[in-house]
Amino acid sequence: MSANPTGPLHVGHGRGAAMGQAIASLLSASGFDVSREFYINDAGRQLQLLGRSVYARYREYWGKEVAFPEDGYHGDYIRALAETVALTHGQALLENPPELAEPVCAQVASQILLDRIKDDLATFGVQFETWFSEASLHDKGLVQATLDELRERDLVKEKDGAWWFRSSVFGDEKDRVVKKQDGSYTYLAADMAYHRDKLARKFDTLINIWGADHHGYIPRMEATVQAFGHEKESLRVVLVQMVNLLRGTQKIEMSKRAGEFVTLREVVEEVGSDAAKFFFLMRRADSHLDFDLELAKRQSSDNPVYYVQYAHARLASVFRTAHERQVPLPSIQDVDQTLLLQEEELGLIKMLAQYPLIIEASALALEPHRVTFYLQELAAQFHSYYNKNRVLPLMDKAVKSEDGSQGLQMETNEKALGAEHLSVHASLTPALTAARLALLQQVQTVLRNGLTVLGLSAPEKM
RNA sequence: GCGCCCGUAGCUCAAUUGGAUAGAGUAUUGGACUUCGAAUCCAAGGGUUACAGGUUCGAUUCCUGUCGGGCGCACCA
Repeated sequence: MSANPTGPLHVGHGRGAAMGQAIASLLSASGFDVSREFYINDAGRQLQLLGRSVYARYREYWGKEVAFPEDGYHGDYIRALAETVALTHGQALLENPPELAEPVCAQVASQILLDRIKDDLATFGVQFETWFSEASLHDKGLVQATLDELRERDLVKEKDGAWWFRSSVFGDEKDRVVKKQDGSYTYLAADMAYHRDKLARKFDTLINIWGADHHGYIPRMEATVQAFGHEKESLRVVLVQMVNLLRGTQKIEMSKRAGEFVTLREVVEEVGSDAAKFFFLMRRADSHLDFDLELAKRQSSDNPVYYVQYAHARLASVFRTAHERQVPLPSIQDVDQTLLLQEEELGLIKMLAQYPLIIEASALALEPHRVTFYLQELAAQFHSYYNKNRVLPLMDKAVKSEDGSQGLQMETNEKALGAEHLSVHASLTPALTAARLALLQQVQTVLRNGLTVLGLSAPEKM
């Protein structure tokens, strides 16, 4: 994934991050060798704008006249950044012309913001092997080198004083400017250099996670990988649609221009990273997501996150109880599996058998939501089964009668119990308990693996 | 105007990539705790898969058109 280090990560970035990390771990669970990379957009116009915005607030801080840039960043965090610059540089920058002062501001500000982005992602539980700087491509002359290489092969041409990438050769609707008349590069040029670099690192497939509003950019990047002699299919783009934040039925309005948007950090602080991730992954990437903050933090039945985690915790509790009562926890090889004859038991077994297929299909399709659906279904089947069937034997009278009064109570209770309960009790042999415990351990393992692959915790207690 | 994505139960979404009677959650209504976790379970109602054609033994899925929604269409990123 990528982001401009010009502001905090917002919920849209969060969805992308959750999606990217889930896809990455699904692929590695399926046997692929995966590397996660964050592309830092620390070059170009947006950064310039950041510098200009911070410099304006900096002048304001020292009581100077300012005309705040029309298209600048308006968020409150810009003032905070300006204060930091004021503390480290004092009034020194006031003496410099904007052309010198603004890049300094941009440099300081983007470094702080990048650190915060890294921190936010770490808190969210998303890791990257590589942080790739766009500016480093420019510094090393790789952008120009990329264009030169393509120019030699007649895939870049000069026209009207600008350089054009002949993407239409590969099916794009028209050619694209990569080097402007003023000699500076477009974003596309840097992106081409970046993809060239990645391809040179021998990845078979490049998977980009993009906001859905960038879909028009896909043909350009497909043309790029083809220009470097790779199949169009070696690039796969996952488009992530917008997140609609709700509080109950109330929509939370966001305006990036005015600097009013809900940050990823705020959401994670409010609902927790498990709930946030699960909600981000619950829907297909290319459908709009309604994210209800109230629902996400509600610890009740209608919250799908807790539903799945509860199943895991409930199982943990069963095994704890078994341990307390000194009922052994057998492994699946040591029990008589033919005792598991009930429809629900066979259903659970079939469901467990599907797990590897779900993981693989979900990985290949780059669709983590399939796993969230699967986990909800497995949890549902477990809850249903467990509600109907006893696993551990009822407390023995001998054990109970250590406490005299309770022993008496038990006796009257048994009479009060219906015939059905008695028959269930009677048929619950130690061998059946063992078989069911073994099955349930498999269920717990799959729940845990599924939660883990999505980046969620599998709690022992809740 | 051109291009991409989408349209499935009141609402939010699934549907093993073309397979059997289209499934979940939520909401509504009614029921189940003195025992292994009720953050749970059971039951009921709810559908012309936007519409119209076409391909196929078979279509929510593929093709064409219409309507409706979202997003793109920079020498911005």
